[in-house]
Amino acid sequence: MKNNLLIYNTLTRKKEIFIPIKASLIGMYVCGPTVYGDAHLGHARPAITFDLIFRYLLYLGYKVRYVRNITDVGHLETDTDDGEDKIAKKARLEKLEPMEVVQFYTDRYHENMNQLNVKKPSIEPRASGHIIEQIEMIKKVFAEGYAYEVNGSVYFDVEKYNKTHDYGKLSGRVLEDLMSNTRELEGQSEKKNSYDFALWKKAMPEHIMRWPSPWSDGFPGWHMECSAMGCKYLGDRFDIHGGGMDLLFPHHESEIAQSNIANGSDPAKYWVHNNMVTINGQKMGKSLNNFITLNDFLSGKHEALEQAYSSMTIRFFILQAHYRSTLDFSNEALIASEKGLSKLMNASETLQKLVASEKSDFDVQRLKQKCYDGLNDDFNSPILIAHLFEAVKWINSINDGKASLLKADIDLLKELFNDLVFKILGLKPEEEAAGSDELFDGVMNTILEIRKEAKIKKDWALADKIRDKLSRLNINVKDTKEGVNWEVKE
RNA sequence: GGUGAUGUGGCAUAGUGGUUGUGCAUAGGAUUGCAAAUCCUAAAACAACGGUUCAAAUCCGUUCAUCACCUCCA
Repeated sequence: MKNNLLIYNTLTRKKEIFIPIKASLIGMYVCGPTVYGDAHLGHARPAITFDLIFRYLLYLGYKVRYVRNITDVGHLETDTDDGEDKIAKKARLEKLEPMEVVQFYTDRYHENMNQLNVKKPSIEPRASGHIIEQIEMIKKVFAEGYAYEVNGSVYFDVEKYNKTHDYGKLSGRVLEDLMSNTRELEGQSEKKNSYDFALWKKAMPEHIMRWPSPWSDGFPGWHMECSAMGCKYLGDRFDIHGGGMDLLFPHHESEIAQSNIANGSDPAKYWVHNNMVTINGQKMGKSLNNFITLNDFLSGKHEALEQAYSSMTIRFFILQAHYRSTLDFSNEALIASEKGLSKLMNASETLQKLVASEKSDFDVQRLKQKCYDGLNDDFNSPILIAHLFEAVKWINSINDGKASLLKADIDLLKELFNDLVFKILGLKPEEEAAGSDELFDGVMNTILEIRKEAKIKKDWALADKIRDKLSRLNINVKDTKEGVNWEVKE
């Protein structure tokens, strides 16, 4: 199964057979969040996309070192002389220590990731903890002659690089086009060319995040951290480098350039980019101010939300689209995911108590093959989910006594659900909202006992009244063959 | 302007040169005291126009529309 895995490589714009650089250990680096605000739905996309990839690689038996950074310095507000560090700006506004802001939002990010059942990366390095590594890398670029210093700031000489390398090979840019089409920005006088990018920026007096360097007190340029930390933990060349499509240019393109000069090779073999979440057809993003935070989803308190959505609904919603497609947010779509997920989870429970028969009406082995074929085809989770719903239908049919499966097939189906639904897709049953305490259970049992007596007396009015009133309290009562069932709705 | 995508039933999302699929929504039926859940059935799409082909929604071309990146953004 291992050798069937196809991964779409942005670098070649093709699906390629996944062949690890080293047989024993896979290195994967993913650009993590800049922690100056709460994570929104857009942040959930790469986290879940690469969580799926991480989980599947682990399932296939690979050892994986997964590095996802925390950007807590370095991303400039603008690429101009008066550019200011995002974290610092936020800190100034809130009159906090920058690291206080970083700590606060990092904790909240971790909480959100935990709610989404996103596995922790193997290493989660912080840019601020790797200033020395970044400075050392800049020195190397200098030593190779591809950096120049102006007024304490250091820039990468893209034009020189492009003479021997291909600047633009990842994003499909052509340098001549960049030259003529780059927007006019003020304060770029320091750079030889507008497309040169900063390796180190001298801090202005108002900058509160600053470190000493051979060139000035300042801070590293915005692409440096990923190169330095990726190299430190995964080596000069590792297997997978991931991130959002919006990071393709200039971020990843520039990473390739500086890594080639400093380390002599492209940093990654496979470049994997997830697409955007859209809202009304437009990218959900900070700058457009059209984002909905994950905490908003969980609470339902946002004007665009008709209701609250569980973290698993969000995860399922994201997994129902292929990671390279855009995914459009709407309440209707999320409600559809919520119901679909609930159907899948119920079937998974039903599966556990299925009774075996003398014959099998379904080909479970074939289903298994189709599921893994989907995963192996560039992590196609939506097709995998579509196949799983086929199994859901089977399970319910068997439960209804309308079809049957051999014990071996039921066991295989159980294994499939365990592996695919829980281990690989990373879904988990919704937590019981309430009702897990004895008192509540006792009260419910009492009420339902009264209802049962009413039903025996054919007092439908009373029985229905109890059910309706409970329903208004978000408690669903269902009569089944085995007796009465109840659950608390979200 | 440059680069790269995308346009699939009411919504969201897959897939494929010939019979399309999944979830939600809709209609009818089964089941149920009635519901819920479940099952069965149904209707309904492949942006437009050309071309290649025995056959195209799938390949090619043109057009239209939308989006992303080119400035921080997942």
